[in-house]
Amino acid sequence: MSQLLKELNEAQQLAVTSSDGPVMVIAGAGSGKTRVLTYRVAYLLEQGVDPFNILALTFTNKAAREMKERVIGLVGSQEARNVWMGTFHSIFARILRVEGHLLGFPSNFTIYDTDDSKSLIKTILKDLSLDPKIYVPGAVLSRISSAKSNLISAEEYKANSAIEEQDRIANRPQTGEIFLHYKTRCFKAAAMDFDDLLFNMNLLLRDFPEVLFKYQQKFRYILVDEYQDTNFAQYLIVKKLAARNENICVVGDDAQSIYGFRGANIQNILNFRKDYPDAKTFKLEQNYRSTKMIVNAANSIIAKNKDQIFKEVWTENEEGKLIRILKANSDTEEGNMVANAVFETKMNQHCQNSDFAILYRTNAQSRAIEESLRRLNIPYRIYGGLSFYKRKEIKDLLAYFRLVVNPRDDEAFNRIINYPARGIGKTTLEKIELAAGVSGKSLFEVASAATHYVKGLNSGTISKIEEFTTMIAAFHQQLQVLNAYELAIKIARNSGLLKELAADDTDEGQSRVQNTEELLNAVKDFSEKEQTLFPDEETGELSAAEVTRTLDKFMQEVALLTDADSDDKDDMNKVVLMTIHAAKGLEFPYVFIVGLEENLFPSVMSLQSRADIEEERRLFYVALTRAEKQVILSYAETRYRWGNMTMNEPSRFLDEIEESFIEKPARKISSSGLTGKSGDGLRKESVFIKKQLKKISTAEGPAVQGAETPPELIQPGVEVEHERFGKGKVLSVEGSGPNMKATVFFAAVGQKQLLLKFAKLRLVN
DNA sequence: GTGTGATATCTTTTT
DNA sequence: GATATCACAC
Repeated sequence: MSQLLKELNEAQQLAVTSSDGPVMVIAGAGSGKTRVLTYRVAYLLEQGVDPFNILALTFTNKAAREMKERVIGLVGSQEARNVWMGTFHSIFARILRVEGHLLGFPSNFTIYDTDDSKSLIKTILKDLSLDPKIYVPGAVLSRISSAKSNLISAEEYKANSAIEEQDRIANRPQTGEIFLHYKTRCFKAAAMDFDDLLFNMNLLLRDFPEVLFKYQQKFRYILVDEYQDTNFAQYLIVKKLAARNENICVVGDDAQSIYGFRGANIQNILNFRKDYPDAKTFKLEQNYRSTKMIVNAANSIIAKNKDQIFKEVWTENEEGKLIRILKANSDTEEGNMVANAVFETKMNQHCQNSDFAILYRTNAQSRAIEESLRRLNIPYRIYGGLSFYKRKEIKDLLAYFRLVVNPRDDEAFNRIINYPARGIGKTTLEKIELAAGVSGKSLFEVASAATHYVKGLNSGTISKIEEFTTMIAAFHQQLQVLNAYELAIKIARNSGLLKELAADDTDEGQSRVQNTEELLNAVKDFSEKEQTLFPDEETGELSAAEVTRTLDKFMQEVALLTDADSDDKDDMNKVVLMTIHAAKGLEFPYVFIVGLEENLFPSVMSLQSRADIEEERRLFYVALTRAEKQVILSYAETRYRWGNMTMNEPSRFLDEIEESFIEKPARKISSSGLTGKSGDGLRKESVFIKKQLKKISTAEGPAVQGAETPPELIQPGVEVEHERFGKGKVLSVEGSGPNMKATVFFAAVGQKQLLLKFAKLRLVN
């Protein structure tokens, strides 16, 4: 270890070796934060601390995995595997599986994801006869979620007049009622959502002193990564667990706090020294990742924020290249410019595809970029977006697993009761729902004794329901008999799911089959993994108890996985596309940040308050500091958003970068000699171009060859041409604005109704 | 009860 | 342009 300590600078060494007492490490971007955390764990182990006494909490699975791997690299897997290292959610889920019975939860409780939660809220709205247009499920859920993040229970929420007032103003006075129902329903279904994992963990520590004591004893050393992103619920759990030994080390960077929308409270890190007056604070300010250019440009940005802990990030790295700004006139062109730049850089600098990352504010932006990369045959890989576990076919199969593991899981029941179609439709389901509400039983329970609970079913329907419930019950009985894979494959076959998927021989259908197979393979891997020794919770001792790798164990592991970054070998050398949020903690030689436009980045949603704008700015800071060698920024003056073309001004963040770090914009588009002079020229120039564009579209309009005709010019009687349907004559036009439609008679295909927004019609002479 | 097509709404960001 | 929901025909 003494050898290893040499690999650290002075501040890092101190942060690693101050093992006892509270420690806060303020780690600037690229200053070796993960390194400090991993070395600290290794150091503790070397000092003779038992791995079972160490708890290391991270935010993402990715971060947890990386930390684990690095610790293994330092001390070997023998020691490292027994350290409790994982995300807040996964660690607390693990504890709740053991202790949850105290709160009335079985150990096989289900974890609801956001979709489950939303669909549950929809059901509740139906029960309460509330309008889902007013009580938008997503909005209601986020209200409930932020209450729970702040440890406000459903009962407290309902009783709180200030909250009630807010909900009344928001025109959703019944939110408290929904919250109560939601809570009750989850409990009945033996389910917890993401926030419940934190909320219930707090209940456990608050109401059961012996449990608190036990885990205080156990976790003698606690480390928290990304402390600036903790919400109140997380903060309090950590505080309670650490209260006894106060061997707590938090690492974070207030400048990189980007999860405020999820309830993260930047004050948690700003107040650390108030919570622990004798805390030692270390600042890591030397950046080892990026060039001087990047570090300084990023500093010039973050300096605009008011709320922050003072620090000065610096680097000894080379000067580096100026930041480039690419200006495109459309999102398509932006994609092309970025793809071309990747291509050229690859040629000139002889680097790998994996040296490039393209970062954006919203997932929706990936499409244009993808198309351009494909055109140039540049392999890429997308993180997030529609991740593996969010795909329909995967969720379907998992829903079967879920119901088999926990028959009370109503959301799983709803999902699969009639998929594949087995003649149990809406009306039948409503009857079951109703009976379940009356009897207080779960849907599955009611369905299992349908004749007893549900009135007015015909015999055909009853036998269909019975067939389904006996099938699930049979699977359930084999849960502890078969290993995970044996049971999983049985479920996939006997349920008819595989047959259903195989019947679809389109490309998409085939890929669904492949995805399902991939999931089954993952179950297989899990089943065949060497028997891990499970530690005894009381003593931390490894017991060699026979643990079959059963399906419920698999579901516990898989429940909190969201990204399927299965680190495939053939996935390695690819350009990476992801949101900036997803990029946190990662680094790449070349980083593109695209879509730097007002209303996109910073997002429209953030323009209201200073605090939100500051969060967007921190997000930009995070994006910039992912880069090692060079940053390329881009924006498009027009972009398709929700089906419509929109005009955009360049982002204010472009103006905020000190000019001396920016390569002078290449002359483009405007031939009139009005290209940006300097300083705020960017903004002015774009206004000018906007005017020009407007002029062109109204004055010359339809004369532009090959271009789409503005909908206003489509009138009854005129001849038009459609991309696919060919020439035709407009019969009638109705509606206005984005809803304008036309009835057209095409020579080739006959009469069609077209939504002009999409139809791309052209006038023919 | 099922399947098809029109239609409304949608977009932050994640465990 | 995609996806959840709705209306309508079988």
